[in-house]
Amino acid sequence: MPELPEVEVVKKSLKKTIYDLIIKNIEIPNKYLRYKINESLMKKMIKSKVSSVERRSKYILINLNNNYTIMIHLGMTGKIIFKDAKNNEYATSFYYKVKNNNLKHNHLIFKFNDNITLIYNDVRKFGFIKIIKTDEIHLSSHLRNLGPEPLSKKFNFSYFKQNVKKRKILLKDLLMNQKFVAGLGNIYVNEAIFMSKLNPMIISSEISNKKIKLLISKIKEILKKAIIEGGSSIKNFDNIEGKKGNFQQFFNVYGRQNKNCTRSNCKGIVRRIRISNRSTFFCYICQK
DNA sequence: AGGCATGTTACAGG
DNA sequence: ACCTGTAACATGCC
Repeated sequence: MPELPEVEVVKKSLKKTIYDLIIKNIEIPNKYLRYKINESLMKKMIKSKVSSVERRSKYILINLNNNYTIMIHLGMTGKIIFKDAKNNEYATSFYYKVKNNNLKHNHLIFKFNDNITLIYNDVRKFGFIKIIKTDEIHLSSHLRNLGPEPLSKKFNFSYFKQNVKKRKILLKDLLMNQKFVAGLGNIYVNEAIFMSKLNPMIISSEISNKKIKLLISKIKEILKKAIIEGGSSIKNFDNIEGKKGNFQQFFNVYGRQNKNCTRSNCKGIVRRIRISNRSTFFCYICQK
């Protein structure tokens, strides 16, 4: 899926588009997503107003004025499509170039006042949409075990030190672990480790203090940069303004197996290995 | 044709 | 009860 930056961009788009609007109708062409949609509960959201939109990790939270929250997770291929009154369409994320019509992947349709339509579209159906009582959201199974947000002050040097003590976990696995830090995925983990000149296979407790500080600042830097770029880890990404994200140019190590290391003055070649069954890219020359 | 894919989680075993 | 590794989920691209 979309990782933290993409979800943040979607959240911002939602905020701009549906804040203060009233749900006029809900259609459910397919309720079999990761979790079966509770149709009657979903329909009870009709006539409610969007009071705020938040993000926690990779989860989007649309709070309604009826004390319920619509939780959306985009899985790997979920996207949100907006249609305005003039029927202009904007996709917020886009993994596959869908050649023919992609209507068959439209699973849930919200119609708001002002003729605004919001469609949840998901090729692989790994994502989900759930209705949860707003005051129970942070106790829900999805959110209650999550670590700190990587862009928060809680994610700092002493937190890192505290949590790697006596652990034999590999650096890559540590950053992928949502209990340690919430919202990073395979792409930005690869990028942040590359930027820090660390080897993804290093044992986390053996990283020097200096490198830990560098790593933390690089994680924050790449996420912020990606958010500003408009959420880049998506092929053909379009945000609400219709501006294209740029999948190919943005990354310095992800997906670059057998290509030259992008670090200036480094003659290394990017290798691809698997760590915990996930593709891991690194330059064996400059990432020690 | 077979391998691969940005995520999460249920399960088994330790 | 915790941690860890594996497989599964569904679909389409290369």
